[in-house]
Amino acid sequence: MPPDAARRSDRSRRAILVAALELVEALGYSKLTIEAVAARAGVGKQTIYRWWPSKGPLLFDALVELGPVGHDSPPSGDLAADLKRELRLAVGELAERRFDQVCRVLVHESRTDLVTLLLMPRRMVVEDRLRSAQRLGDVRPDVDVSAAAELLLGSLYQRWLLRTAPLTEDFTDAVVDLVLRALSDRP
Amino acid sequence: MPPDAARRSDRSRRAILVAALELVEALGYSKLTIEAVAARAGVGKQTIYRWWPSKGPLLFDALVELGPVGHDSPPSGDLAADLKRELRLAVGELAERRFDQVCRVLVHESRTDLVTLLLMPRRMVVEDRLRSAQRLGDVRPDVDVSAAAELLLGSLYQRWLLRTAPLTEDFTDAVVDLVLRALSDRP
Amino acid sequence: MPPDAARRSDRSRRAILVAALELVEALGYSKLTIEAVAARAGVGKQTIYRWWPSKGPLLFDALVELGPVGHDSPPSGDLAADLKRELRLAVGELAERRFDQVCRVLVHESRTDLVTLLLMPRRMVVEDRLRSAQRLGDVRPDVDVSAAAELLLGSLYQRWLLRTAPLTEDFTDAVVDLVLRALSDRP
Amino acid sequence: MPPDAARRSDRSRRAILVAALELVEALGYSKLTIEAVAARAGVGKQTIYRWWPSKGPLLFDALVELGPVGHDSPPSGDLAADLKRELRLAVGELAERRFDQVCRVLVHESRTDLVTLLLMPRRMVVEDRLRSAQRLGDVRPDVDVSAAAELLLGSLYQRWLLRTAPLTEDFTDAVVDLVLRALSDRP
DNA sequence: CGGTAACCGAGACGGTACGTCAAGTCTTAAC
DNA sequence: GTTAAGACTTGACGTACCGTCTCGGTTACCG
Repeated sequence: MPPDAARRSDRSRRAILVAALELVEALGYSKLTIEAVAARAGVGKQTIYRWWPSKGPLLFDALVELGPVGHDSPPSGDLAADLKRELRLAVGELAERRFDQVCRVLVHESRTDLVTLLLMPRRMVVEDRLRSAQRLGDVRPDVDVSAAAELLLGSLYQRWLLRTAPLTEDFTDAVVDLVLRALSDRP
Repeated sequence: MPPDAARRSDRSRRAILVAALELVEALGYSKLTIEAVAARAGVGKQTIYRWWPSKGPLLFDALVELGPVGHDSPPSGDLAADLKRELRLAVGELAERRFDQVCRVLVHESRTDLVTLLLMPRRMVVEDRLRSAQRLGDVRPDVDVSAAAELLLGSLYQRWLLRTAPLTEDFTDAVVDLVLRALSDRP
Repeated sequence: MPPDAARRSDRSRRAILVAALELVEALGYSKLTIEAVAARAGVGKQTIYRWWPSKGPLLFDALVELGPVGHDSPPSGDLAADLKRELRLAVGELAERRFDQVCRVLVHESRTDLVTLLLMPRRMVVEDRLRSAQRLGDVRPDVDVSAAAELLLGSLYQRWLLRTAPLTEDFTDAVVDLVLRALSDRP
Repeated sequence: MPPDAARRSDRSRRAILVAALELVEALGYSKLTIEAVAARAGVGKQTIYRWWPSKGPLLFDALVELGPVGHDSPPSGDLAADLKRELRLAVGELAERRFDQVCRVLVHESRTDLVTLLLMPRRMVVEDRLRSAQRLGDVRPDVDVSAAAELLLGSLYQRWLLRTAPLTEDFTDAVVDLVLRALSDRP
């Protein structure tokens, strides 16, 4: 018989999520233990195991609930400027330690669904912006917008994950410039 | 007193690396234990701890020694074709389960050095090819070749890590076509 | 605030006692859990904790209410025969699985009061019979009747508890014969 | 693969047995936990589980190794005196808290073998003494010596287990006197 | 060529955390 | 307004591995 979500103690739930986030920030993911989360949250281990199967989903919930929130800004008329701003936001988000820690592990565990949930919103914003630019003729009509979005965010995520080089704003700007050249008729 | 590499038993060393690779393939990284490696290799645990500090480096050595080998082919005159071939090779490599498992965890543990060592060779090949194309005028002289290489491989690695979509050869071809347009004068 | 016995649900009370007895018979004492009793009785755990402090008293009540009942028979004139019959009855009682289980644990927990309540009646019968025999001269007047009763039942209970040997009727008969010799003038 | 007794650490073994005995004396059996024993002995839990399956056998070993030792005295010519001394020794032994606690639980768990091992020696001494008295004619030749021993020790053990009355030396003396009367020709 | 120093297999050791179980307490919805 | 249901904190369970250690035994270098 599954636990009865209606009876769930919200106080415990929030204490657990907060504790998990604090600890993952302090210790990193692999040194984080369920026992420590329970202790810091002032909660029985069973209360964690009742509602989450393991560390991964727990941290995912913690991040979704208490994590960084997107700051949507209205698009200006300048495609390059808009994309540059968007990529800088993404970079800033990735730099937050708790977000970084949790996302890395979700990537590692191949939790596609969760990754998608956390990273996709950024991508959707980029794609939307590209599509509207395409309607205005700033982007050639034969361009695959979703591939273009992947091109923009891909190099960024790669540097984040692989740490091959620092994630500077100069870099993201350069990526935007380079990709936009591929998308437009104008040289 | 540091271990004396001269006396090292090569039989044991190889048995350990083989066992590690077999087990990581069968169980995945996180369920792989040193004890299991020792047992399967018919080796004392101490013999592993004597030569490797932890799972990560052990698997790294195993991969480097027994892992996939690059198949270098001479560049043809066709830049697009060369890049497409190169990216397909990279994709094939990433698809190998043992390589995949180990690389993911190295990424996760932020072992930059190791990641670099495993993934960089591919990138160097791409960069070299772009540079020679730049000399021949197929790529504009103001293009940052290493940024371009990152653009090419970035989206590929991203799909691999995030599993946002299947890593098909159609996709890699499309990426090459899109990026090359950004790099060349010709429309 | 103590529970209000007047409001007590007799249906629940009986269901609990029955469930307890069934389960102790099936599982033995140590594997019996309050949770299982509550579940089988279709009762909340609190309803058990409201009325009983722990497993021991609960089972004691169960036994007292639903347990074996004594079959009193009138004394005949033959002391030896009467005692032999009485000891056989006691042995039969001890052999009942649920009685055995519960009594053993009460002994273990040193619940003197409960032990007394359960085992004393048998002893009283024996003492009464010996006392009347003493009045008739079948037992020497200087004999301590309660010590004699202890002698008779002691070896019996010892075999039961320690399982040093099977509890046969031959054995109880032999005990009676042996003890009676100590109690009477006649050789 | 069973543990290799040759490699066993005697220091740990003794520390565990000592800790177990101290704790059972302080807390009683049911509140004694393996975790507490391990902690007090400065030992990993696994080291206990490696060598003992559960609390019972562990405490049994502790008692056998560190428990009360029998003080054998040579029989005098006086049967009654010898038996009285022997029963007093038995009573003294049962009064030791750690012995009491452990024996009670062994009785409860029906560990016949262990009970036998701990309690039988006393009984053997009694039987031997009775047998030699039988050879000398102090005990009638038709008496079942082992039944007689049970009579002597049975009431004693019963009082111990059931706590029906205090285990005084007056009581054990009275038992001896009463039983001896049953065993001898002389009134 | 015999001694000795390192490696080797094995596995016991003190630990940490696991995930489970039941105890006994507290809360809630329904009857 | 007591009950059933069940979530809660607590704490021990027994297991799995960790990384260290000690044990004989077996090489393989060195005097």
